[in-house]
This record gives sequence, C-alpha cells and structure tokens, in this order.
Amino acid sequence: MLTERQLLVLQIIIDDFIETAHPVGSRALSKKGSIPYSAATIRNDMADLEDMGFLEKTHSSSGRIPSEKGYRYYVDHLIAPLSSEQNIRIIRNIMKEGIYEFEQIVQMSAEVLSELTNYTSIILGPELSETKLKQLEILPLSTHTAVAILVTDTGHVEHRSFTVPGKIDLSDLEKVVNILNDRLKGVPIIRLEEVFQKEIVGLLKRYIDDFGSSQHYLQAIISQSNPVKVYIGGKSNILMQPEFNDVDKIRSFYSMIENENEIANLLKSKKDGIGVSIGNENKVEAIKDLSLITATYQLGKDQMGTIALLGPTRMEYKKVISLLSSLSKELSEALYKWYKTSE
Amino acid sequence: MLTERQLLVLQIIIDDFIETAHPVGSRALSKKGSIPYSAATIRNDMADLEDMGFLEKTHSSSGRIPSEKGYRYYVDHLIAPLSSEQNIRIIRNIMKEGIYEFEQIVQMSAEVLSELTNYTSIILGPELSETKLKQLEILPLSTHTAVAILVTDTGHVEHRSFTVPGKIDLSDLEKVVNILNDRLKGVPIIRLEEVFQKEIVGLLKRYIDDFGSSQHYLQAIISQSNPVKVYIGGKSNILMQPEFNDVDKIRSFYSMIENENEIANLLKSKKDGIGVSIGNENKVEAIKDLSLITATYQLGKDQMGTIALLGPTRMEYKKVISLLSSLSKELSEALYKWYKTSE
DNA sequence: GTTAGCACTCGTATCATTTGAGTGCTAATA
DNA sequence: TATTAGCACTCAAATGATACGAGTGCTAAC
Repeated sequence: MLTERQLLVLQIIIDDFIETAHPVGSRALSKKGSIPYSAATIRNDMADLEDMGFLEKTHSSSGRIPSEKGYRYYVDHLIAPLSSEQNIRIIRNIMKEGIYEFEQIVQMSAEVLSELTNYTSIILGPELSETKLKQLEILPLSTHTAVAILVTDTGHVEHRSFTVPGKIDLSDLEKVVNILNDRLKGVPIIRLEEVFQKEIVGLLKRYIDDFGSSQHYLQAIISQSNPVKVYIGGKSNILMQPEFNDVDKIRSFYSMIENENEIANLLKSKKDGIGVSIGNENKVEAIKDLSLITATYQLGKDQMGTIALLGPTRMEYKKVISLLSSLSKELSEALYKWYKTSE
Repeated sequence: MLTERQLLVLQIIIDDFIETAHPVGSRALSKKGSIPYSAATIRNDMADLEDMGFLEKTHSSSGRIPSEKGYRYYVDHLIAPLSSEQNIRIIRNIMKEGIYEFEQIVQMSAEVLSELTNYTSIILGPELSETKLKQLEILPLSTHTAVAILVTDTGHVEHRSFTVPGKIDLSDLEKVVNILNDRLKGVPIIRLEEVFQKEIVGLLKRYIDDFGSSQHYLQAIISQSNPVKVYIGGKSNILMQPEFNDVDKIRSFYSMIENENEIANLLKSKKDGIGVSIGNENKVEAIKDLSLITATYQLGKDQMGTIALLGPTRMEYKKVISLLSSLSKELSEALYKWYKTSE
C-alpha cells in the first residue's frame, strides 16, 4: 500500500518534525541529503501521504507536519526499539543506592525521567486492591486526642489524627485496638470497612461501654479514602517544549496536572505493557493535543503501578518508549527483591 | 512633606492600578470623579510624586504606575486594616468541620486562600525544634524488611521502610525498640540523633549480639532529615494575573515554586506578625518582581509556622493583609484547642 | 492655587508591501 | 514509466508607513 520511498519520506518527516517542531518542506528535505531524491519527487510522495491522512499542512503552502494517524503509523511500524544500554545505566544508578523507601525511589524515578526527556512524568503507586492490613495502632497524644496509624503489608503507612469530645479511656482503647487487629489483620484494605461493619461493630458494642460515641471516629479511621498515590515529576520541564509557548495552553495544562484525581483516573485504566495514546486518542479533554506513554510495573503477584510520560504529540517516541520499558522492568525487579520475602 | 491632596492622588492611583493593572493617567482620573480636581492639577501632583520616587512612568508619555517605594508607602501609611467579617466567616467555615488532621486543615487553608485571592499561597508547617518524640515503632514486614514509624507529640507521623541483609531477629528487635522508646521518648526531634549517639549506641552494643550491622539502619531512621513541611495552594491561580502573560515569567516562576527547599528558606526567617516584602525587597532572585506577604501562626508555646501569599507587586494588599491576619489568628486558636491537652 | 489650552511624545493598531519557503502542475528527461 | 526541472501561485511572517489616542509638560489665564 505504501511504497518503500513513501515510508522513508514519512519516517524522515516525522523524525525531522520531532526534532525541530517546524513544518518540513520538500526542498529542504531534499537538500539535507538524508534522502536521494529531488524535491519534486518528494513532493509527489508527500501529496500521496497527505491524501492517505498521514501528513497535514498548517496552511495551503506550508511544509508538512505529521497527523495523529501519521504518528500512530510511525509508532506502530517505523520505530525499532532502541537498544538502551545508556538508559539502563542511568536507571541502575537510581536503583543502586539501595531502596530505603519505596516512595523515595518512585519520586526520584519520576524526577529523573522528566529530566531526561523534558516531558512531565507521572507515576502511579500500586493499587491497593490486593494490599492487606499489617497492623493498626492508635496512640493517644493527650486526654482528648490520638493518632491512628495503619500499616499495610507493603510497608505503606497512613495516619490520621483525631480529637474526641470526652476523655479517652486508655483501657478501652487498648481493648478496641486489640479487637481491631485481631479481626482486621490480613484483610485487604479495600474490604476493611465492610468487615468492620459486619463483624466488628457488634462485637465492640458488647465489650465497650460507651461505644456509640466512638464508632464515628473509628469508622473515619478505617474508611479513610485510600487514593492511589500519584507522583509527578518536572511539571515545569514541559514548559521547555515550544508547543507550550502559549499562555492559555500553559494555564489549561496546569489546571489539569494539579488535579491528581483526574490524573489517577487517566492512568488507572491502562493495561499491561507499553501503551501509547496520541492526541485525540486520549479521552480526557485537557490532553487531547498531547501524547501519553504509559508502562506498568509489577509489585508482588497481583499489584501493579503505572509509569507515564506526558508530552506534546511531537514526542521522541523512540527514546521515551525504550526509557519507560527499561524503567518499568528495573522497577519491577527492584520491588520484587524488596518484597519477595513478604508473603 | 506630602500634601493632603498628594496623598489622595497617590492612594487613588495605587488603588486604581491594583484593580486594573493599567497605567493611570491624569485625565482619566479626573474624569472618573473619584477626585474633585482637574487633570492639570492632578498632573502637577503626579509630577511631584514621581520626583519623590513614589510613582513611575512606563514610557515618557504614559500614565503613572506605583514604584516599589510607592507600594511601600501605601502599605505602611495608606491602608486601614479592613474590617473582615466576611473573611472570618469564610475561615470559620474551613475550621468548623472539626480538625480531623492538622495537615488536612493546613492544606485546605492554603487552597482556599489562593482561591480567594488568585495568588499563590504557601504554608509552612511548624518548625520541629520544639516537637518531641512520642513513640517509635518498628514493624517487621517480612524476614528482611521492616517499617519504622515515628510519632511526635503533635501527632505528626513519619515513616521509613528499610531492608536488611540478614534475617531480622524478632526478639532483638523488640529489645531495641524498647530501649529506644525508653531513652528517646520526650526528646526533641532535633536532638534525637545526638542522644542516640551519646547514650544509646553504647547501651545497644552491650545488649544486642550483632549490633554493628544494624547500627547503620537505626541511624538512618532516627536521623531522617526532618524538613519543614511546605504546602502550596493554587500554583496555577496566579496565572490569572495579567503580569504572568509572559511565558518566560511563567517558566521562572514555576521552576522556583517547585523547589520546596528554596521556598522553605524564603519563609523560615520571617519574624512574628505580618510581614510585607515588595519586589526587590525580597532577597531571592526569582521573586524580585513579586510581593510576598507573610503571617505567622502559633502552635503550642514555642512552635511557629508561617502562612504566605505570593503575588505580583500590584497586589491587593488591603484584602490580603486582613485575610492573612484573620487566618493566622484562627489557625492559632484552632491548633491551641487541638493541642492544649497535650502537655 | 487652580485650571484651560496646546504642542509634543510614544505605544499600539492597521494596512500595504516584500520576502521566502513552500506547493501543485506540466512538460521534459532518463 | 518513473523522475526531475521549471514555473506560477500561495501564504505566514517580517517590515515599514501612517494614524490614533491617551498621556505628558509647560505656560498663561482665571
């Protein structure tokens, strides 16, 4: 369907445009020597490629720029995964310090990723669906206040302080904590509230004198919204890209990127492996002129997190894809080592 | 030194410029009716005010805009603190939900503050100098990994996971945790490391068989850098201001605002009460054309945090100052109630 | 002391013109 | 038949002239 030469032309145009962000003209291409045909020949192919929807013009006598369909074809057929010894070296460098803390390493990865690409990186922590409660503690801080701490088997810690009207009865508190731990340890985080309601409320009512007044607080602790953690790196790096030379674009980008929920939803639905969404392929309005590359990483058996890069549709797909797939592999490995003895 | 009329002119010009962001001309002022003098008279006063350095021109035949000296005078002499029933109502609304968590309330305050003003708000958590250790826990997650949790008397929780090469000996761990709690409870956070070195290392060496190999990990837990928490609200709200219509300005603003350390340093040195730094009065290069209004709030006896708003020098000083002072008062009160029983 | 009047300044908006990189099409060439 | 050269045409962006308007400073009159 596409001749050899047309493929070549398409490829060169996209490469060129990715590099320069300027429309690519036939004459300039021919002169640059990366293709041994005359401007006229290239022009013919360009016209064909435009008819087929792979290229576009910004105005009637401009050079060509890739269409989204063009990028899609490019990503699907024209890029060979880069051998990425260099990437791996960089990534190993992040990892080698020894994982002191999962969150730290993720944060750092996000920053490096963005630094390396000048796009904005987003990392989603693992979904909590399979995470289980390891331990629950409630420490009294004073007569009326206490802090509840919730630890999962992945080492994730959540805490919440609260204040109660009456005095805290220390022996009651101990009883409550014991019962809670007894019944809730090993229960998946997302089922905590359900189990609490079904199995524990009744139990506590029998054992604790004035349980009614405390139920509300306990419930708040247990059912705390457990959003997936979102790490974003280099929000301002993306401003280096020429497509963000427009103040309005910056505004809408930032008001999107600051809404973590939206971002989490954006990424949550991604399936395994590398995913590429170009421009309007994205369902979220605010990034319909950006591209999103996602990769997943494994944590334990069933848990999964997502790494992503958000940049202009004119993105260095080759580099980004290889970088993300390296990183996701390394991350999975490091986390495997870290958690393998947990089960 | 300044005539009544000159004061009036200065005041009106600044008010007008704050509102519109456009240079103010004599004719327009006179016509608007807010001052009962002719354009010529106003012009004379304007010229005098310019000679004295309170006003500036953007070019030889433009209207006047306030100079930094002008803003300074305005802030120091021309604004009467707004009676802020409305502010207080808004703020009370934030507070009344009941403080479930200090951090949550601070975060929320920051956002509301920014929403109300369209500037960027910054809140510094309390300095930890006077905060004391309430409890230290180390929970094993698996044979090689554990998570350490550190709770302060203010209900602040820090945690850190780590992995050790050898197996974790549970009875040793218990001993260690007991010794640590025994010796470190009530010790100010900033002195933790010192006390650990002086009093505990020796002790542990005697009690624990293979203490040498674990010392490193314990140390890491205890001496974790305890930076002051920074909450920033409405990073993108400030883009609404017309002075941010320039992409380069946005770039430099964002690369500053994303460096939390720099911001923490910027605010840490502020003394009690309300502080106003206008333009070049700021020592940090990146905000030399912005104004920073700070207020402090109290937490307990000696601890102090800072609330700030960062906006263009053309800032609604009146509104911002009253808003900040109301909020700092409310925050201090709320925190007082919250922590009063702690000691 | 205040104001009216007037010449002057300068940024901004508008419009015509030029320039240059690009295109499509046709005819010549290999 | 596939490629290339040539040419007329298009359009964005840069340049420059012009008009406009909001502003100023200064002087003289009130």
